[in-house]
Formats: sequence, C-alpha cells, structure tokens
Amino acid sequence: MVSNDGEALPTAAKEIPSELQGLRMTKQRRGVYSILLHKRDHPTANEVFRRVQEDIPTISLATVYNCLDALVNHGLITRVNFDREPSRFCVNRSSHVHFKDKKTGTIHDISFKDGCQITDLLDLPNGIEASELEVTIRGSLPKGS
Amino acid sequence: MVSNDGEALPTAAKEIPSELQGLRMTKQRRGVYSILLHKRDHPTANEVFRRVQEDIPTISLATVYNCLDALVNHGLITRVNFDREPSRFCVNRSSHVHFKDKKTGTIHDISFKDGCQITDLLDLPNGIEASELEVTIRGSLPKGS
DNA sequence: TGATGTAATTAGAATAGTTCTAATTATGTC
DNA sequence: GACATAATTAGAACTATTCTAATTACATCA
Repeated sequence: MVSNDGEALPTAAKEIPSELQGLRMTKQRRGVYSILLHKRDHPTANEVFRRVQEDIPTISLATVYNCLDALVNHGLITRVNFDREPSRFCVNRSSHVHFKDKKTGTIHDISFKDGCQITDLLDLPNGIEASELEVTIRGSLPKGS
Repeated sequence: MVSNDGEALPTAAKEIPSELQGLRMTKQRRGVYSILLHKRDHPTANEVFRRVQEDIPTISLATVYNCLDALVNHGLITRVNFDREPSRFCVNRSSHVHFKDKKTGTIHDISFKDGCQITDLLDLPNGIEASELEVTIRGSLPKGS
C-alpha cells in the first residue's frame, strides 16, 4: 500500500547510460540522478547536494539545482511540493500521489487503485487538457505501519 | 463546471461578525477577509495587501500575512500553492481542487462529482487519517470557455 | 588529433516571498 | 478606568531559489 519503490530503474551510477530522454548525462547529472535512484526518500535540493558531494566533492549547489531542473524537464524525476516547504524530488515515474506523515515527516508514495484516475471524479470542463497534476496529502499513519 | 463561487458567505465587510470560528475579527482581519470574499480570484498576499490598502491605508504587509495565517488556521480560507509560486488564498470552503489555466494564469475551482472523494481512489493504508489534502492541476482550457 | 562552437558547471551575488523582532497600539475584562 | 493580553506595525532577517559572468567540458568536424 505505502511504498517508496517504483518501476525497474537503474540503481547505480554506472548503469545510467550517457543519454536519457534526450538529456546528456554529464558526470554531475548522473551523480544527482544516481543519488535519487539510490535512496528514494524524496530529498530536498540541499540534501541531494549534501549526498552527491560525497561522490563529486567539487559540485556546486547551483549545479544541483540545474541538474534537478534538467531531470524534471526531461521527465526523469518529479518535483514534489508541500505548501511552501523546500521542493523535494521523486524518482518514481508511475502515477502516484504523495502522503506526508505529520509525525515523522516521511513522505510516502501512494498509488491509485487499479484503473482509477483523479480526473474521473472531477467536474472538469469538456476538452480540458490537464497536463500537470499534483496531489499531496498530510496526515497521520496509524501506529506501527 | 468551472466556477469561482462557493457557498453563501458574507460579501461585504459590514456583514462580517465580530468573531468567526473563535477568531476575533479585528479591523484588519475583517478587511483582509472582506477582500477575499469580494473578489474570489485567488489573489496572492501581495495582491491582497494592495487591495486592502484602499480600505485601510495604514495596514502593513506583515499584518496581511498575519491575518491570512489566522484565517487559514481557523478554517475560514485556504492557502493554494502551485509549485513554488507565491501562495494564493481561496475563500471557497467547499471541497474542491484548483485548476490553473496555463494560457491566462486564471485559477478555477473545480468541484468533485457528486459523492466522490479522492481518497476513494487511493490505495491508502487502513487507519490513515488524511487531514489536509491539496490537488492542483495545470492545463489548458478549450477555447471559449 | 586539434580546433571550434556550444552547452554545462561554478562561485557568488541577487532576488522574492515570507517570517521574525521589538516596539507600539488596540481590545476585552475586572 | 486600569490591567493583562493580543494584534499590529516597520523594518530587518531569513531561506530557497535563480541569475550572472567566467570557466570548463563536451561533441563535432576538419
């Protein structure tokens, strides 16, 4: 039910090809992407920076932002926002929503029941083209899940 | 289908009682709330500030932020976020989602089909308490709607 | 391989929305 | 009307993010 895992994706930097979705995989982009693949806990840009520095000590925060932007724009990752907290980044490309546990701060990926789409429940005007959709939920998990 | 109107709510400052949901209605809070009631176009804090200054020229931006916070915390309005754009404020308290038209930037309130709830479609863990839920959609309206 | 144009990276400054601070003012209660 | 508490104010501070200009890496083509 609650999971942080998604599709089969590379898990190590060396498995990442030199181009993905038309995006040239530079050392820095590969490093950033690899961090996200490795631990899928929706880190902030700052946290990604901190982690990737262990692999690429000379990388700059601006580059981390650039890389994250590039990865988002090429559809490899998504940006997750809870109110105005720092953006977080998610490597799970399957359609899902985000649930933040108020107690722990942990963000969980929640998938839709089979065959369900949000837009099915909405009184959307005909012909609308809903291109980007974000659903965030805050709440509390029952004890021990 | 697409609407900015909600329930029957006061529309003029003078109709707002001196206390709402346990929140003391000071001149400034009344002014801010009244602005939101009057034109339901999801203004930013800055825009609210600009508008309310016409009624209360001495009001400060910090107060507008304070008032908006207080109104949100007492459930009279909701904060609407699209990515990291400035927060916007919405006086429609019925359950709905927000649609932003990419062409015009206009934000529309979209209601759920009768009897539908998002959580119905989600694989939520049992016992979860989903207290705050935000759905935002970006896209394009068909021409002439 | 070497030159060349383009794209990516870098450090640091700048920006913008929001929050904080400390002082003042307003409000409700006894 | 005095007192305690809460709200407002102006301006400084904060923080996530973006911008700028210079440097470096990369891909292509001779």
